[in-house]
Amino acid sequence: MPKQKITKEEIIEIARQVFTKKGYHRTSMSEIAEICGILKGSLYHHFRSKEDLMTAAIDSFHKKFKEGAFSQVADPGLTTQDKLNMLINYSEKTYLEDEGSMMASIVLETINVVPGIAESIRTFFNEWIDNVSTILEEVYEREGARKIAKESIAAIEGSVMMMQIFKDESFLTRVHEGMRRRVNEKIRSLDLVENNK
Amino acid sequence: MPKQKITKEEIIEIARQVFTKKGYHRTSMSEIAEICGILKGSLYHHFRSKEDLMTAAIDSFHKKFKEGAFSQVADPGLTTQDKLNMLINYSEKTYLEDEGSMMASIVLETINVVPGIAESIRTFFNEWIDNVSTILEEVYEREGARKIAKESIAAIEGSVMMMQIFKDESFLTRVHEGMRRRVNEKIRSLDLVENNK
Amino acid sequence: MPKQKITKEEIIEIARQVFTKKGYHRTSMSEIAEICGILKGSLYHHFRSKEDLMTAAIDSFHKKFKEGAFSQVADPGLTTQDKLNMLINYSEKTYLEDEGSMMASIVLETINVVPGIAESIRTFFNEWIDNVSTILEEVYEREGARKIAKESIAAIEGSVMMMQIFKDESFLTRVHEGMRRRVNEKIRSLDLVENNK
Amino acid sequence: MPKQKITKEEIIEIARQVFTKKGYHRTSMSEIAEICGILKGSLYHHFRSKEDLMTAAIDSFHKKFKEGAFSQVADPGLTTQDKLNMLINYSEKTYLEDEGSMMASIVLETINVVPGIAESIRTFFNEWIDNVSTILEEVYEREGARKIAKESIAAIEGSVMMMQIFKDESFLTRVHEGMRRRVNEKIRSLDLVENNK
DNA sequence: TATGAATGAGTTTTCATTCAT
DNA sequence: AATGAATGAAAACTCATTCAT
Repeated sequence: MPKQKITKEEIIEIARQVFTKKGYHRTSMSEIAEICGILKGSLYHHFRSKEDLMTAAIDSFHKKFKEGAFSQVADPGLTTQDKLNMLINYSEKTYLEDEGSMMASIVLETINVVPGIAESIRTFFNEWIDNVSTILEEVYEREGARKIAKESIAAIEGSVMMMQIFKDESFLTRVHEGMRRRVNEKIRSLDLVENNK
Repeated sequence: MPKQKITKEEIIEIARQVFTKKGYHRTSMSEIAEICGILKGSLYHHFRSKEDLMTAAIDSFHKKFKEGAFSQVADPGLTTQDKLNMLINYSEKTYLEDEGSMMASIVLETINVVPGIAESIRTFFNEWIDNVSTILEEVYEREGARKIAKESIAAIEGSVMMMQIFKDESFLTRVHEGMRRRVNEKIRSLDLVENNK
Repeated sequence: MPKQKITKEEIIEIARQVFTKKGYHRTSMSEIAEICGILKGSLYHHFRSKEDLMTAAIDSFHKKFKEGAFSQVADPGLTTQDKLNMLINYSEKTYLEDEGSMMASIVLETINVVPGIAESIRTFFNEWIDNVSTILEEVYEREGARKIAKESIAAIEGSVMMMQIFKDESFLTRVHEGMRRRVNEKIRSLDLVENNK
Repeated sequence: MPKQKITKEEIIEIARQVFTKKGYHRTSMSEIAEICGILKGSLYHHFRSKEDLMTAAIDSFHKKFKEGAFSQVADPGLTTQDKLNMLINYSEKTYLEDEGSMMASIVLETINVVPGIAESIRTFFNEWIDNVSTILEEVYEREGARKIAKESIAAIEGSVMMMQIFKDESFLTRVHEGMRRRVNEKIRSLDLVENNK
């Protein structure tokens, strides 16, 4: 009696959430299946393996991030500050909703152990760095922009971790504030130079 | 063969390294035992459970950090910059040698899943924050010092994570540079104010 | 090989027999699995834990006793003696076939050690006492009936134990005879009183 | 530094109590050692094996019973009732203090599994039966006396079990009362016959 | 005698995965 | 597609026992 009880996308979304909360190894396939309302065996109709499911979860996260944020970085109608705010707001919303970072959880558990996944994660972070960098290049020179982008994203991931330890969201919000302030100041100083001419 | 093959301290040190590299759940007791050159059952002579062993590893890490770095923060013979450098050098050395942060790995794997450990981790980070804060209070007011301390430590942990993803140590060294520069600039600005009086 | 090799009921029946013969702690899950012709891991598909399996065995024993004996105690077509005989025959058959009492084994091994089980066992014995009591109330007053019921069931369990020690079934059969005789005499004495009126 | 911390007799007494409470398999050598205040390894100086320790516990129980009760059955200065009372009081005290019967616990756990022990237990019960029988022969004929003795001891063991299930000592005390009453009535009836001559 | 480290076989339990229906 | 029984390898943990000091 084959009747679709749940779509592949819904399973991925559930898996993403559980992986984020409990980590890769502490999450069992039967647990995901149970939350999905199907049986363990049925999961294997959609995904060949747990690794496959996790890769799908990473890709889906990446895709959502792309559509929700990265895609708008090229928008010529937005100011530098608008674009940065948009990116920051998107990631803040995501990390607060998920109460953690799936990428961070999975990286540390799998990086030395499940090599196939490392690449997906690297791809995601590279693209994030590229996007922040692109925005920053509007006010910084190329090298500096990239450095700040890397630094900022590392700071975000670190603060998400601290947020989990201390159950205190201000770690994350403060990093984001710092990023905004830094760029605002830079822009003001550039404007000053401009006006002084 | 009853005679002591390995000390409790040596076991803890090995466990700490393996936990850091492979994460908590991917590390099995038999694996640790094997590296120690003893049998799985013998591990349980020294530690009642895996959680117990990990707690010992965390505490040992904490203790080493305390002895190697925190203890010198109160030294009146050192300048603010010396103390900060000392702390930074110690953590940089530790994280580069271990090729990662045990605390970060364990936090993300266990925080929502093995509650007993959360407290040990919180204690460590609180103490670290306190020590950086104490140093910074020499040049910042209290509230600001604490904020910067929290921000810095979050940034360090985040950069250690990125370091593992990209196999690129510059994430970590650059955060440390940033911390040094920031404080140096602050001190210079304070000196300027002093001299202008 | 996915298809059903053995039903849950069959597993319970096997477990019941093995638990009765070897006791709870001397019986391992792999042993039960082996007799069932499945793997240890497959047992856990049907039962969450050893305790769960044992509870199922107790409940199944209880249910059989209920269906085979307790259910007929309310039958108005039977004389007091018939009902008592029916109950006695049923328990005698059960205990001789099993060569022991699962309840007794499990009680003594688990009562101070696996608290979850105590309740199931208490429930069974309470119901047994109630049933014997109900029959006896036809010839004794309420209080006395209950006392004799408790005494009799204790005597049965003790005799099953002695039966195992001495490999001598007469311990059990003699207790049953004693119960029958006692009631018969009582009835005769009541009839005498009746006739003398 | 060999200094006697605890005597062999004290260890046996402790083992006897723990075996009674928790059963044979649920009692570990380290647990007994811990209560004794010595280390597990040291237990093996006194006893070659767990089975050896348990056999010692059984023998010690048997010996105490012998000295405390059986030895007085031959006392010509006591009446039948006195002797029976003495035996009953002794066993009642023992079973209530121990909150259970070691023999019963161990029988059911080991009878089909550790054959060496079965013999010790049979010997104890045989001797107990013999002693009760000897007393009863003063008022019953030989065969009848033995039957009642067996019946009574089975009833005692069963009631000790029920006492553990229901945490209700009256199971045991009532069996003992029943034994006393039965013999008193028999004696009274014999006296009647005597007087009627 | 007592210690305590080590053993090794055993226990319960978990879990990703397979597959016939 | 979904089921659910079965697998088998591996996990954490237990414990009676040994033995050099």
